[in-house]
Amino acid sequence: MPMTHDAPDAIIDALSIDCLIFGFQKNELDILLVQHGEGISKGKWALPGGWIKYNEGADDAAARILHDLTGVSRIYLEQLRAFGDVHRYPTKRVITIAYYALVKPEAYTLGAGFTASDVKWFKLGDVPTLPYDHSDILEAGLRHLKHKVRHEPIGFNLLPRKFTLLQLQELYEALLGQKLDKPNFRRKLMKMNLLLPCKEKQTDVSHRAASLYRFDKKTYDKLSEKGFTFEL
Amino acid sequence: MPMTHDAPDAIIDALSIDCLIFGFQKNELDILLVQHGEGISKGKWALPGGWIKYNEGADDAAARILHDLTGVSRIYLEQLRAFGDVHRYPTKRVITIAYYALVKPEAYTLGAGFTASDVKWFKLGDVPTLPYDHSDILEAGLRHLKHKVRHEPIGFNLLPRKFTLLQLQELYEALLGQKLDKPNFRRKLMKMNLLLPCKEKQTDVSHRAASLYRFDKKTYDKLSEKGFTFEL
DNA sequence: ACAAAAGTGTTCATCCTACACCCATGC
DNA sequence: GCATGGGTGTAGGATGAACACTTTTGT
Repeated sequence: MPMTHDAPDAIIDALSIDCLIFGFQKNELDILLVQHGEGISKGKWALPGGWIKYNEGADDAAARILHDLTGVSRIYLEQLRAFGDVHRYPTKRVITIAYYALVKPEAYTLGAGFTASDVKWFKLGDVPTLPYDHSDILEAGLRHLKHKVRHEPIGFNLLPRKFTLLQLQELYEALLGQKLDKPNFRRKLMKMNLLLPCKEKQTDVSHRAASLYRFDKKTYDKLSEKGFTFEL
Repeated sequence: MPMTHDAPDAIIDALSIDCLIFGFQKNELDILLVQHGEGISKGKWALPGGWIKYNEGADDAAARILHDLTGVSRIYLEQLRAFGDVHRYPTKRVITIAYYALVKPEAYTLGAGFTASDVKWFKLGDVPTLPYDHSDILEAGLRHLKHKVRHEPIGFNLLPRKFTLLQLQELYEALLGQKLDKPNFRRKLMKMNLLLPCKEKQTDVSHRAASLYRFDKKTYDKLSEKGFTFEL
Protein backbone atom coordinates (compact mmCIF):
# COMPACT_ATOMS: atom_id res chain seq x y z
CA MET A 1 0.00 0.00 0.00
CA PRO A 2 1.55 3.32 -1.00
CA MET A 3 2.10 5.66 1.89
CA THR A 4 0.64 9.12 1.82
CA HIS A 5 0.34 12.19 4.01
CA ASP A 6 -1.05 9.95 6.70
CA ALA A 7 2.49 8.94 7.55
CA PRO A 8 4.55 12.00 6.69
CA ASP A 9 7.65 10.84 8.50
CA ALA A 10 7.69 7.51 6.76
CA ILE A 11 10.35 7.04 4.11
CA ILE A 12 9.80 6.63 0.42
CA ASP A 13 10.36 3.07 -0.63
CA ALA A 14 12.89 2.20 -3.33
CA LEU A 15 14.47 5.66 -3.32
CA SER A 16 17.58 6.67 -1.41
CA ILE A 17 20.14 9.44 -1.22
CA ASP A 18 23.93 9.15 -1.34
CA CYS A 19 26.35 11.96 -0.68
CA LEU A 20 29.81 12.65 -2.03
CA ILE A 21 31.40 14.89 0.57
CA PHE A 22 34.62 16.41 -0.67
CA GLY A 23 37.28 18.09 1.39
CA PHE A 24 40.77 19.42 0.67
CA GLN A 25 43.73 18.88 2.95
CA LYS A 26 47.48 18.67 2.47
CA ASN A 27 47.03 19.53 -1.17
CA GLU A 28 44.92 16.47 -1.70
CA LEU A 29 41.27 16.01 -2.38
CA ASP A 30 39.54 13.93 0.29
CA ILE A 31 36.22 12.19 0.47
CA LEU A 32 34.20 11.33 3.54
CA LEU A 33 33.10 7.73 3.96
CA VAL A 34 31.11 5.98 6.66
CA GLN A 35 31.43 2.46 7.92
CA HIS A 36 28.36 0.33 7.77
CA GLY A 37 27.43 -0.98 11.19
CA GLU A 38 25.02 -3.64 10.11
CA GLY A 39 23.44 -5.33 7.14
CA ILE A 40 24.99 -7.09 4.19
CA SER A 41 28.01 -4.89 3.83
CA LYS A 42 28.83 -4.61 7.53
CA GLY A 43 32.28 -3.21 8.10
CA LYS A 44 32.60 -1.85 4.59
CA TRP A 45 33.27 1.80 3.93
CA ALA A 46 30.68 3.43 1.75
CA LEU A 47 29.18 6.76 0.82
CA PRO A 48 27.00 8.28 3.50
CA GLY A 49 23.38 7.97 2.57
CA GLY A 50 19.85 7.77 3.81
CA TRP A 51 16.19 7.80 2.92
CA ILE A 52 13.79 10.52 1.92
CA LYS A 53 10.81 11.21 4.10
CA TYR A 54 7.41 11.83 2.64
CA ASN A 55 7.33 15.31 4.07
CA GLU A 56 10.71 16.62 2.94
CA GLY A 57 12.16 17.54 -0.41
CA ALA A 58 15.01 15.55 -1.89
CA ASP A 59 17.43 18.45 -1.43
CA ASP A 60 16.31 18.82 2.15
CA ALA A 61 16.86 15.15 2.77
CA ALA A 62 20.41 15.43 1.46
CA ALA A 63 21.04 18.46 3.66
CA ARG A 64 19.64 16.62 6.66
CA ILE A 65 21.86 13.61 6.11
CA LEU A 66 24.86 15.86 5.68
CA HIS A 67 24.04 17.76 8.82
CA ASP A 68 23.52 14.64 10.89
CA LEU A 69 26.88 13.42 9.77
CA THR A 70 29.01 16.53 10.08
CA GLY A 71 27.01 18.71 12.41
CA VAL A 72 27.32 21.51 9.90
CA SER A 73 24.72 23.14 7.73
CA ARG A 74 24.94 25.81 5.04
CA ILE A 75 27.44 23.77 3.14
CA TYR A 76 27.77 23.82 -0.62
CA LEU A 77 25.49 20.99 -1.71
CA GLU A 78 24.19 20.12 -5.17
CA GLN A 79 22.56 17.22 -6.81
CA LEU A 80 24.75 15.16 -9.10
CA ARG A 81 22.11 12.92 -10.65
CA ALA A 82 20.05 9.82 -10.02
CA PHE A 83 21.50 6.34 -10.42
CA GLY A 84 18.85 3.88 -11.47
CA ASP A 85 20.34 0.64 -12.70
CA VAL A 86 18.19 -2.36 -11.94
CA HIS A 87 20.91 -4.26 -10.16
CA ARG A 88 22.77 -1.45 -8.45
CA TYR A 89 21.52 -2.56 -5.06
CA PRO A 90 21.56 -6.28 -4.24
CA THR A 91 18.66 -6.99 -1.91
CA LYS A 92 15.91 -4.96 -3.51
CA ARG A 93 15.26 -2.35 -6.15
CA VAL A 94 16.56 1.01 -4.99
CA ILE A 95 17.18 4.07 -7.10
CA THR A 96 19.45 6.62 -5.49
CA ILE A 97 19.85 10.33 -5.96
CA ALA A 98 23.48 11.32 -5.58
CA TYR A 99 24.52 14.67 -4.16
CA TYR A 100 27.94 16.21 -3.79
CA ALA A 101 29.07 18.60 -1.11
CA LEU A 102 32.15 20.76 -0.77
CA VAL A 103 33.23 21.52 2.76
CA LYS A 104 35.77 23.95 4.15
CA PRO A 105 38.39 22.74 6.62
CA GLU A 106 36.70 24.93 9.24
CA ALA A 107 33.68 22.65 8.98
CA TYR A 108 35.65 19.51 9.70
CA THR A 109 33.87 18.94 12.96
CA LEU A 110 32.99 15.39 12.30
CA GLY A 111 30.71 13.00 13.98
CA ALA A 112 27.83 14.53 15.81
CA GLY A 113 26.72 11.17 17.10
CA PHE A 114 29.50 9.31 15.38
CA THR A 115 32.81 7.99 16.52
CA ALA A 116 36.03 8.28 14.59
CA SER A 117 35.70 4.67 13.56
CA ASP A 118 32.33 5.33 11.93
CA VAL A 119 33.30 8.26 9.77
CA LYS A 120 36.61 9.00 8.10
CA TRP A 121 38.25 11.16 5.49
CA PHE A 122 40.01 9.24 2.75
CA LYS A 123 42.53 10.65 0.34
CA LEU A 124 41.29 9.95 -3.14
CA GLY A 125 44.19 7.63 -3.74
CA ASP A 126 43.38 5.59 -0.65
CA VAL A 127 39.70 5.00 -1.18
CA PRO A 128 38.91 1.31 -0.60
CA THR A 129 36.66 -0.69 -2.89
CA LEU A 130 33.17 0.64 -2.42
CA PRO A 131 30.01 -1.45 -2.35
CA TYR A 132 27.04 -1.21 -4.69
CA ASP A 133 27.65 1.30 -7.50
CA HIS A 134 29.34 3.76 -5.17
CA SER A 135 32.52 3.69 -7.22
CA ASP A 136 30.54 4.76 -10.26
CA ILE A 137 28.96 7.55 -8.28
CA LEU A 138 32.32 8.71 -7.02
CA GLU A 139 33.80 8.61 -10.49
CA ALA A 140 30.88 10.52 -11.96
CA GLY A 141 31.10 13.06 -9.16
CA LEU A 142 34.79 13.61 -9.70
CA ARG A 143 34.35 14.07 -13.41
CA HIS A 144 31.53 16.50 -12.78
CA LEU A 145 33.50 18.41 -10.18
CA LYS A 146 36.57 18.61 -12.38
CA HIS A 147 34.52 20.13 -15.12
CA LYS A 148 32.38 22.42 -13.04
CA VAL A 149 35.22 23.87 -11.06
CA ARG A 150 36.62 25.35 -14.25
CA HIS A 151 33.44 27.16 -15.19
CA GLU A 152 32.07 28.25 -11.86
CA PRO A 153 33.84 29.57 -8.79
CA ILE A 154 32.83 26.73 -6.51
CA GLY A 155 36.34 25.65 -5.62
CA PHE A 156 36.49 28.30 -2.93
CA ASN A 157 34.14 26.15 -0.89
CA LEU A 158 37.02 23.76 -0.33
CA LEU A 159 39.36 26.39 1.08
CA PRO A 160 39.27 28.23 4.39
CA ARG A 161 37.51 31.56 4.23
CA LYS A 162 40.86 33.32 4.04
CA PHE A 163 43.41 31.81 1.72
CA THR A 164 46.54 32.63 -0.22
CA LEU A 165 46.91 32.56 -3.95
CA LEU A 166 49.23 29.57 -3.71
CA GLN A 167 46.63 27.61 -1.75
CA LEU A 168 44.12 28.39 -4.45
CA GLN A 169 46.52 27.38 -7.15
CA GLU A 170 47.36 24.13 -5.43
CA LEU A 171 43.68 23.37 -5.08
CA TYR A 172 43.21 23.77 -8.79
CA GLU A 173 46.29 21.75 -9.54
CA ALA A 174 44.88 18.92 -7.46
CA LEU A 175 41.44 19.17 -8.99
CA LEU A 176 42.57 19.44 -12.58
CA GLY A 177 45.50 17.09 -12.18
CA GLN A 178 48.07 19.38 -13.74
CA LYS A 179 50.69 21.91 -12.78
CA LEU A 180 49.89 25.56 -13.36
CA ASP A 181 52.18 28.49 -13.93
CA LYS A 182 52.26 30.69 -10.86
CA PRO A 183 52.55 34.13 -12.42
CA ASN A 184 49.92 33.41 -15.02
CA PHE A 185 47.50 31.83 -12.59
CA ARG A 186 47.91 34.76 -10.29
CA ARG A 187 47.28 37.34 -12.96
CA LYS A 188 44.28 35.56 -14.35
CA LEU A 189 42.59 35.38 -10.97
CA MET A 190 43.43 38.93 -10.02
CA LYS A 191 42.06 40.26 -13.28
CA MET A 192 38.63 38.80 -12.48
CA ASN A 193 38.31 41.06 -9.43
CA LEU A 194 36.74 38.27 -7.43
CA LEU A 195 39.37 38.17 -4.71
CA LEU A 196 38.91 40.56 -1.84
CA PRO A 197 42.19 41.38 -0.06
CA CYS A 198 41.93 40.76 3.66
CA LYS A 199 44.74 43.22 4.36
CA GLU A 200 46.32 40.44 6.34
CA LYS A 201 49.32 38.25 5.85
CA GLN A 202 50.11 34.70 6.65
CA THR A 203 51.78 34.07 9.99
CA ASP A 204 54.00 31.25 11.15
CA VAL A 205 55.55 30.60 7.80
CA SER A 206 59.29 30.32 7.33
CA HIS A 207 59.39 32.49 4.26
CA ARG A 208 57.91 35.69 2.95
CA ALA A 209 54.29 35.90 4.11
CA ALA A 210 51.62 35.90 1.44
CA SER A 211 48.56 38.12 1.39
CA LEU A 212 45.27 36.56 2.35
CA TYR A 213 42.19 36.88 0.21
CA ARG A 214 38.51 36.07 0.45
CA PHE A 215 36.20 35.13 -2.37
CA ASP A 216 33.96 38.06 -3.19
CA LYS A 217 30.62 36.42 -3.80
CA LYS A 218 28.69 39.67 -4.03
CA THR A 219 30.78 40.96 -6.88
CA TYR A 220 30.59 37.61 -8.58
CA ASP A 221 26.80 37.60 -8.47
CA LYS A 222 26.70 41.10 -9.86
CA LEU A 223 29.11 40.27 -12.67
CA SER A 224 27.24 37.07 -13.49
CA GLU A 225 24.06 38.96 -14.14
CA LYS A 226 25.93 41.10 -16.62
CA GLY A 227 27.07 38.05 -18.52
CA PHE A 228 30.46 37.45 -16.97
CA THR A 229 31.45 33.82 -16.67
CA PHE A 230 34.20 32.45 -14.53
CA GLU A 231 36.68 30.45 -16.61
CA LEU A 232 39.51 28.31 -15.32
CA MET B 1 3.98 -3.72 1.31
CA PRO B 2 6.98 -2.91 -0.85
CA MET B 3 6.97 -4.68 -4.16
CA THR B 4 9.86 -6.88 -5.09
CA HIS B 5 10.91 -9.26 -7.82
CA ASP B 6 7.62 -11.02 -7.35
CA ALA B 7 5.97 -8.38 -9.50
CA PRO B 8 8.71 -7.29 -11.90
CA ASP B 9 6.40 -5.41 -14.23
CA ALA B 10 4.83 -3.39 -11.47
CA ILE B 11 5.85 0.24 -11.30
CA ILE B 12 7.84 1.90 -8.58
CA ASP B 13 5.66 4.05 -6.41
CA ALA B 14 6.41 7.73 -5.90
CA LEU B 15 8.98 7.86 -8.71
CA SER B 16 8.32 8.98 -12.26
CA ILE B 17 10.17 10.00 -15.41
CA ASP B 18 9.70 13.13 -17.49
CA CYS B 19 11.30 13.78 -20.85
CA LEU B 20 12.37 16.99 -22.54
CA ILE B 21 12.41 16.15 -26.22
CA PHE B 22 14.09 18.84 -28.28
CA GLY B 23 13.92 19.29 -32.01
CA PHE B 24 15.12 21.96 -34.42
CA GLN B 25 13.04 23.27 -37.31
CA LYS B 26 12.88 26.53 -39.22
CA ASN B 27 15.84 27.80 -37.25
CA GLU B 28 13.92 27.41 -34.03
CA LEU B 29 14.27 25.06 -31.14
CA ASP B 30 11.13 22.99 -30.55
CA ILE B 31 9.94 20.86 -27.71
CA LEU B 32 7.55 17.94 -27.82
CA LEU B 33 4.56 18.01 -25.51
CA VAL B 34 1.69 15.60 -24.95
CA GLN B 35 -1.86 16.35 -24.05
CA HIS B 36 -3.19 14.70 -20.95
CA GLY B 37 -6.23 12.60 -21.72
CA GLU B 38 -7.45 12.13 -18.22
CA GLY B 39 -6.84 12.99 -14.60
CA ILE B 40 -6.54 16.32 -12.88
CA SER B 41 -4.86 18.18 -15.67
CA LYS B 42 -6.99 16.82 -18.49
CA GLY B 43 -6.53 18.77 -21.66
CA LYS B 44 -3.31 20.41 -20.53
CA TRP B 45 -0.11 20.10 -22.49
CA ALA B 46 2.74 18.68 -20.46
CA LEU B 47 6.07 16.90 -20.74
CA PRO B 48 5.78 13.28 -21.78
CA GLY B 49 6.42 11.03 -18.86
CA GLY B 50 5.81 7.66 -17.32
CA TRP B 51 6.68 5.25 -14.59
CA ILE B 52 9.62 3.01 -13.94
CA LYS B 53 9.08 -0.71 -13.76
CA TYR B 54 10.76 -2.82 -11.16
CA ASN B 55 12.62 -4.76 -13.79
CA GLU B 56 14.06 -1.94 -15.87
CA GLY B 57 16.71 0.67 -15.25
CA ALA B 58 15.82 4.33 -15.08
CA ASP B 59 17.61 5.05 -18.36
CA ASP B 60 15.79 2.16 -19.97
CA ALA B 61 12.49 3.47 -18.75
CA ALA B 62 13.21 6.85 -20.31
CA ALA B 63 14.19 5.20 -23.58
CA ARG B 64 11.02 3.12 -23.54
CA ILE B 65 8.81 6.13 -22.97
CA LEU B 66 10.59 7.99 -25.74
CA HIS B 67 10.22 5.06 -28.09
CA ASP B 68 6.54 4.59 -27.35
CA LEU B 69 5.98 8.22 -28.11
CA THR B 70 8.05 8.73 -31.23
CA GLY B 71 8.49 5.21 -32.51
CA VAL B 72 12.22 5.85 -32.69
CA SER B 73 15.04 4.42 -30.68
CA ARG B 74 18.76 5.13 -30.63
CA ILE B 75 18.12 8.77 -29.98
CA TYR B 76 20.44 10.99 -28.00
CA LEU B 77 19.08 10.71 -24.47
CA GLU B 78 20.62 11.78 -21.18
CA GLN B 79 19.50 12.33 -17.68
CA LEU B 80 19.10 15.92 -16.59
CA ARG B 81 18.51 15.38 -12.89
CA ALA B 82 15.87 14.44 -10.35
CA PHE B 83 13.26 16.92 -9.18
CA GLY B 84 12.19 16.18 -5.66
CA ASP B 85 10.27 19.07 -4.14
CA VAL B 86 7.63 17.94 -1.68
CA HIS B 87 4.82 19.78 -3.41
CA ARG B 88 5.81 19.42 -7.03
CA TYR B 89 2.97 17.00 -7.68
CA PRO B 90 -0.44 17.80 -6.24
CA THR B 91 -2.17 14.53 -5.46
CA LYS B 92 0.63 12.56 -3.90
CA ARG B 93 4.33 12.58 -3.31
CA VAL B 94 6.17 11.90 -6.57
CA ILE B 95 9.80 12.51 -7.29
CA THR B 96 10.63 12.62 -10.97
CA ILE B 97 13.80 11.97 -12.89
CA ALA B 98 14.03 14.31 -15.86
CA TYR B 99 15.71 13.29 -19.10
CA TYR B 100 16.41 15.29 -22.21
CA ALA B 101 16.55 13.98 -25.75
CA LEU B 102 17.78 15.52 -28.99
CA VAL B 103 16.11 14.25 -32.12
CA LYS B 104 16.94 14.72 -35.77
CA PRO B 105 14.25 15.86 -38.20
CA GLU B 106 14.49 12.43 -39.84
CA ALA B 107 13.13 10.96 -36.63
CA TYR B 108 10.06 13.14 -36.60
CA THR B 109 7.74 10.21 -37.11
CA LEU B 110 5.43 11.03 -34.31
CA GLY B 111 2.74 9.14 -32.62
CA ALA B 112 3.06 5.41 -32.81
CA GLY B 113 -0.24 4.94 -31.06
CA PHE B 114 -0.90 8.65 -30.80
CA THR B 115 -2.90 11.08 -32.85
CA ALA B 116 -1.75 14.53 -33.82
CA SER B 117 -3.95 15.98 -31.14
CA ASP B 118 -2.16 13.99 -28.47
CA VAL B 119 1.40 14.96 -29.34
CA LYS B 120 2.71 18.20 -30.76
CA TRP B 121 5.88 20.15 -31.36
CA PHE B 122 5.92 23.59 -29.82
CA LYS B 123 8.28 26.37 -30.68
CA LEU B 124 9.98 27.45 -27.50
CA GLY B 125 8.28 30.81 -27.71
CA ASP B 126 4.84 29.21 -27.96
CA VAL B 127 5.02 26.79 -25.08
CA PRO B 128 1.85 27.07 -23.00
CA THR B 129 1.85 27.17 -19.23
CA LEU B 130 2.91 23.75 -18.06
CA PRO B 131 1.48 21.89 -15.07
CA TYR B 132 3.35 20.70 -11.99
CA ASP B 133 6.98 21.85 -12.02
CA HIS B 134 7.36 21.16 -15.73
CA SER B 135 8.29 24.76 -16.43
CA ASP B 136 11.15 24.47 -13.99
CA ILE B 137 12.27 21.28 -15.65
CA LEU B 138 12.14 22.88 -19.07
CA GLU B 139 14.05 25.89 -17.88
CA ALA B 140 16.69 23.75 -16.24
CA GLY B 141 16.95 21.63 -19.36
CA LEU B 142 17.40 24.64 -21.59
CA ARG B 143 20.08 26.08 -19.37
CA HIS B 144 21.84 22.76 -19.30
CA LEU B 145 21.58 22.31 -23.05
CA LYS B 146 22.82 25.81 -23.74
CA HIS B 147 25.87 25.13 -21.67
CA LYS B 148 26.57 21.61 -22.80
CA VAL B 149 26.26 22.33 -26.47
CA ARG B 150 29.28 24.60 -26.22
CA HIS B 151 31.52 22.00 -24.66
CA GLU B 152 30.44 18.82 -26.36
CA PRO B 153 29.46 18.17 -29.94
CA ILE B 154 25.91 17.11 -29.16
CA GLY B 155 24.24 19.77 -31.28
CA PHE B 156 24.64 17.58 -34.35
CA ASN B 157 21.90 15.37 -32.97
CA LEU B 158 19.44 18.12 -33.81
CA LEU B 159 20.43 18.34 -37.45
CA PRO B 160 19.83 15.90 -40.31
CA ARG B 161 22.68 13.51 -40.88
CA LYS B 162 23.90 15.65 -43.75
CA PHE B 163 23.94 19.36 -43.17
CA THR B 164 25.52 22.57 -44.41
CA LEU B 165 27.75 24.84 -42.43
CA LEU B 166 25.09 27.52 -42.41
CA GLN B 167 22.55 25.14 -40.92
CA LEU B 168 25.03 24.31 -38.20
CA GLN B 169 25.71 27.96 -37.58
CA GLU B 170 22.04 28.79 -37.39
CA LEU B 171 21.51 25.97 -34.94
CA TYR B 172 24.16 27.42 -32.67
CA GLU B 173 22.80 30.90 -33.08
CA ALA B 174 19.41 29.65 -31.94
CA LEU B 175 20.82 27.67 -29.06
CA LEU B 176 23.15 30.36 -27.79
CA GLY B 177 20.86 33.22 -28.61
CA GLN B 178 23.43 35.29 -30.48
CA LYS B 179 24.63 36.00 -33.98
CA LEU B 180 27.90 34.43 -35.04
CA ASP B 181 30.39 35.55 -37.66
CA LYS B 182 30.17 33.28 -40.66
CA PRO B 183 33.81 33.13 -41.75
CA ASN B 184 35.06 32.66 -38.23
CA PHE B 185 32.49 30.05 -37.32
CA ARG B 186 33.31 28.17 -40.47
CA ARG B 187 37.04 28.20 -39.86
CA LYS B 188 36.72 27.19 -36.23
CA LEU B 189 34.63 24.17 -37.09
CA MET B 190 36.75 23.12 -40.03
CA LYS B 191 39.92 23.30 -37.99
CA MET B 192 38.55 20.73 -35.57
CA ASN B 193 38.47 18.11 -38.32
CA LEU B 194 35.18 16.78 -37.06
CA LEU B 195 33.20 17.45 -40.22
CA LEU B 196 33.34 14.79 -42.89
CA PRO B 197 32.62 16.15 -46.39
CA CYS B 198 29.85 14.18 -48.07
CA LYS B 199 31.14 15.18 -51.51
CA GLU B 200 27.62 16.30 -52.20
CA LYS B 201 25.98 19.65 -52.61
CA GLN B 202 22.63 21.04 -51.73
CA THR B 203 19.92 20.79 -54.39
CA ASP B 204 16.82 22.88 -54.92
CA VAL B 205 18.30 26.08 -53.60
CA SER B 206 18.04 29.34 -55.47
CA HIS B 207 21.64 30.27 -54.91
CA ARG B 208 25.04 28.70 -54.94
CA ALA B 209 24.77 25.22 -53.49
CA ALA B 210 26.63 24.57 -50.25
CA SER B 211 28.64 21.47 -49.48
CA LEU B 212 27.11 18.91 -47.18
CA TYR B 213 28.93 17.50 -44.17
CA ARG B 214 28.45 14.77 -41.64
CA PHE B 215 29.64 14.77 -38.06
CA ASP B 216 32.62 12.46 -37.72
CA LYS B 217 31.97 10.71 -34.45
CA LYS B 218 34.82 8.23 -34.83
CA THR B 219 37.41 10.94 -35.12
CA TYR B 220 35.85 12.82 -32.25
CA ASP B 221 36.07 9.79 -29.97
CA LYS B 222 39.68 9.28 -30.94
CA LEU B 223 40.57 12.92 -30.34
CA SER B 224 38.72 12.95 -27.03
CA GLU B 225 40.85 10.17 -25.68
CA LYS B 226 43.91 12.23 -26.51
CA GLY B 227 42.59 15.13 -24.49
CA PHE B 228 40.91 17.18 -27.18
CA THR B 229 37.81 19.01 -26.04
CA PHE B 230 35.18 20.50 -28.29
CA GLU B 231 34.73 24.20 -27.54
CA LEU B 232 32.02 26.45 -28.91
C1' DA C 1 74.04 33.41 3.15
C1' DC C 2 70.57 30.45 1.79
C1' DA C 3 66.10 28.40 1.18
C1' DA C 4 61.50 29.02 0.03
C1' DA C 5 57.95 31.18 -1.50
C1' DA C 6 55.92 36.02 -2.81
C1' DG C 7 55.38 38.70 -6.45
C1' DT C 8 56.54 41.45 -11.16
C1' DG C 9 57.94 42.00 -16.08
C1' DT C 10 58.51 40.77 -20.71
C1' DT C 11 58.56 38.17 -24.82
C1' DC C 12 56.50 35.63 -28.35
C1' DA C 13 53.27 32.81 -30.59
C1' DT C 14 48.65 32.00 -31.02
C1' DC C 15 44.05 32.80 -31.39
C1' DC C 16 39.92 35.61 -32.22
C1' DT C 17 37.41 39.44 -34.30
C1' DA C 18 35.93 42.28 -37.62
C1' DC C 19 35.39 43.23 -41.93
C1' DA C 20 36.39 43.34 -46.93
C1' DC C 21 36.15 40.74 -50.66
C1' DC C 22 35.24 37.29 -54.59
C1' DC C 23 32.42 33.14 -56.36
C1' DA C 24 28.37 30.49 -58.01
C1' DT C 25 23.64 30.08 -59.13
C1' DG C 26 18.66 30.96 -59.87
C1' DC C 27 15.40 34.31 -61.31
C1' DG D 1 22.19 42.08 -63.49
C1' DC D 2 20.95 41.44 -59.00
C1' DA D 3 19.82 38.97 -54.91
C1' DT D 4 21.28 35.32 -51.98
C1' DG D 5 24.08 32.70 -49.77
C1' DG D 6 28.89 30.11 -50.40
C1' DG D 7 33.35 30.64 -49.39
C1' DT D 8 38.37 33.03 -48.78
C1' DG D 9 41.78 36.56 -47.12
C1' DT D 10 43.83 39.53 -43.96
C1' DA D 11 45.15 43.23 -40.48
C1' DG D 12 45.30 44.17 -35.68
C1' DG D 13 44.11 43.38 -31.00
C1' DA D 14 43.63 40.33 -27.14
C1' DT D 15 45.08 36.37 -24.85
C1' DG D 16 47.92 33.12 -22.79
C1' DA D 17 52.31 30.21 -22.17
C1' DA D 18 57.01 30.33 -20.87
C1' DC D 19 60.47 31.90 -18.28
C1' DA D 20 63.64 35.34 -16.23
C1' DC D 21 63.80 38.19 -12.60
C1' DT D 22 63.41 40.83 -8.02
C1' DT D 23 61.58 40.89 -3.12
C1' DT D 24 60.73 39.39 1.53
C1' DT D 25 61.32 36.63 5.55
C1' DG D 26 62.82 32.83 8.74
C1' DT D 27 66.69 29.90 9.85
